[in-house]
Amino acid sequence: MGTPQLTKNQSLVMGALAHSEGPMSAYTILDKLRDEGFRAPLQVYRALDKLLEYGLVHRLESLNAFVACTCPHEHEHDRGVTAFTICEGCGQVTEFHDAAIEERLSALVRAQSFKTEKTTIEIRGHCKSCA
Amino acid sequence: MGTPQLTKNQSLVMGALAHSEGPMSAYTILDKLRDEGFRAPLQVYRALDKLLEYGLVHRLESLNAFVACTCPHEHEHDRGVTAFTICEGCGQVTEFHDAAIEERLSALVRAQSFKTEKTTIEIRGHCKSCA
DNA sequence: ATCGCACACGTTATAGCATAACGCAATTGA
DNA sequence: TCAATTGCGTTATGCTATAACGTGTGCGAT
Ligand SMILES: [Zn+2]
Ligand SMILES: [Zn+2]
Ligand SMILES: [Zn+2]
Ligand SMILES: [Zn+2]
Repeated sequence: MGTPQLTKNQSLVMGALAHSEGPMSAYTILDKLRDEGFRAPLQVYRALDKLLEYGLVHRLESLNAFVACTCPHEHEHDRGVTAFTICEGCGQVTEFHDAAIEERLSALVRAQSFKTEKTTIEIRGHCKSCA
Repeated sequence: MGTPQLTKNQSLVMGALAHSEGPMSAYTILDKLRDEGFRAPLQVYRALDKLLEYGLVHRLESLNAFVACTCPHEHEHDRGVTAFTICEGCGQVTEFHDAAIEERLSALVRAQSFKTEKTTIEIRGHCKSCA
């Protein structure tokens, strides 16, 4: 179960995100793809749904926006929970992973008998350049 | 610098959230407060802004919704980063705090020379009853 | 072959979340 | 008294996301 061949719309959305400096909202993506024939939000949202499912894209809940996954290797996501720093100054987003946090969260949540399906960790602040 | 006396609108919104079982969107709050004279979203959002500032309410980014803070004591928030479990089944939200995660996150972020302003941790899944 | 099904796609309309911009009133403090 | 601040009310608008409908294409089962 690797990543299936992307459809045309999925490729276009993936390309737009991959070549972008930072995160983009669905509507920003739509605007970037007007010249390629995109006319309606659903074209973007449907492609994003699949890209999220394949793990090629992440959603930033605190921004209502999307970023291409920056993991160098396929298995990077196995190294622990996914988290992001988001600079309020320049918009730069950095993805990172950590097993220690995953384990600690897992223990705390297990104590509640809670079954985790998706974990969101987003840190808003200022990057080195924007401090 | 404790919590100032709440205005009428702020009290009404706080009351609505405090007596609610789970999180509520701003528009749901608006509907609950129609009988008290609320007519427009801004009345809710302005009250929420203040309540968030005072730390009486938390915003759930992954739901675009708000919950009353459930900390038993004032200083509970000093015990570490704030996190939530959110049940997809019954909507139950549980707030908790942890110093170990705060320290670990802090270390990882410091390595990027990133200055944290606000940390969001939200765990979606199913609670014990809804498993 | 052709039927049925799954899936991607396109379009229109609608729902849900959040803020801009204006003006008024009450409070405060110089 | 005057200016600054804060809260409030209203109208309008913008941004984010999905519902509901129909089309076409590919592909395996009968
Ligand atoms: Zn990733
Ligand atoms: Zn920056
Ligand atoms: Zn709290
Ligand atoms: Zn539940």
